[in-house]
Amino acid sequence: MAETSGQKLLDAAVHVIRSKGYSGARVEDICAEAGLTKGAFFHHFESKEACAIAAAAHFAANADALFDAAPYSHLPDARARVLGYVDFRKAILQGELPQFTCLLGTMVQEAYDSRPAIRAACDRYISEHAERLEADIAEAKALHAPDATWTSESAALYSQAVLQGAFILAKAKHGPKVAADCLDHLKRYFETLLPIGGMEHPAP
Amino acid sequence: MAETSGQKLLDAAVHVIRSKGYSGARVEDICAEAGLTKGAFFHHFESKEACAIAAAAHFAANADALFDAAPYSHLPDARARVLGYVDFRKAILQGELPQFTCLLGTMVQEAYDSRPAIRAACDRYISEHAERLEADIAEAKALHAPDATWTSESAALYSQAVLQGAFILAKAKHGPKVAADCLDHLKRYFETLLPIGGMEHPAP
DNA sequence: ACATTGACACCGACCAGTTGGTATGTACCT
DNA sequence: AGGTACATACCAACTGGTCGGTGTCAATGT
Repeated sequence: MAETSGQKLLDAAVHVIRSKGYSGARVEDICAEAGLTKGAFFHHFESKEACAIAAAAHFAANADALFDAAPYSHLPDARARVLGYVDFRKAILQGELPQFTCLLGTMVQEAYDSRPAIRAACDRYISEHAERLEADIAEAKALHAPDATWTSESAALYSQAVLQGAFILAKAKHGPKVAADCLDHLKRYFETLLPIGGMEHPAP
Repeated sequence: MAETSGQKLLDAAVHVIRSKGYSGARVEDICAEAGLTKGAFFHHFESKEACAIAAAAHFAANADALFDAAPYSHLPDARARVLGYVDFRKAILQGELPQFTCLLGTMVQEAYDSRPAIRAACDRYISEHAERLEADIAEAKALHAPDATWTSESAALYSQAVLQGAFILAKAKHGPKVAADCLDHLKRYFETLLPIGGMEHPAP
């Protein structure tokens, strides 16, 4: 079989939760999307919440693979990798909204208070993704803005905030155009944060 | 009576939906928060969805009043108002998460696909808020960066994206600190977008 | 002054549909 | 034979929403 039932359920959970949120996603919706029944669902997951947490891990693993395979991530220059990341995120704003929005941001928004385990999982995978970016930012900062007051950690998290917010606006206006515009602003910001000339404020 | 039952229900709806999202918020949760019963709820609203839409309007009206009353909005200089807006948004990151996060962003995230009326309401009030900011940005741009390629509209929407994303990160990490850091980045960006000297690239 | 009326705001028991979860059966593989 | 991987049928709990009833208050009649 090309895809196991467990994977089908995880893919279905990712898709349905991205469309309707965690509470709005019924386990039968997920089963229908996967072409399976509730028996299969509860054979693979002990509860709906456990499925959501597994889906978060599945989503994060897919994202890791996607960004690892992206051309920008093999560029030799750290600054080019940072800007390439933003370009790549803009490039993948394709298709329907549930196909490019973030499962983690969607879930944590409604589950942060009532489902601690889901909040923790979302926090973990968002932070891990930010850390990958942070490594590039730190390297670029050392080269282009070593004395700047901002930290590479906060800059990496900021980029994730822009992305999450861009998804919300894209949902509100139902289309990816606003999100693309937001990423243009983010790219411009990174360009000024990492000026090509070198240090932004040479010591007096 | 200091507050009518209708207002109590709206305030309660705003609070509960901010905590648990739209689907996660049970109408009995809202009633309990308001100290009323389901009879009162369905006396004032014809459905849960209608209540959510009214709550969005209520939330937007409260926000309008808050920002109108804020000191920054009376500054004579447009650039100072734009930066003052960001500072003010940072300053109100106080208390528990449901007290400063955005009802509109929370609802549209899970309702954009299945509840068109809620999506439309959230889009409207987010856009109206952005338009208020856009006016100040446009004025500041005319003074400090008249030839820049970015539009005041996209810059205003970008600021909303940063805010929405900052709320998501704050929820994931359950605390407002990340959000404050994001607003620092946003302020720095606006400072470079609107350079004090005047035009950023004088024509050759 | 006082009883009558009726609109309004609200209560809380109730209903029908839905939900997450379970119990049981069965086809298949080793 | 026995365990794995599902399907089917089912249940108890809960959900949004309804409905008859009650307390309050102001207008009206006398």
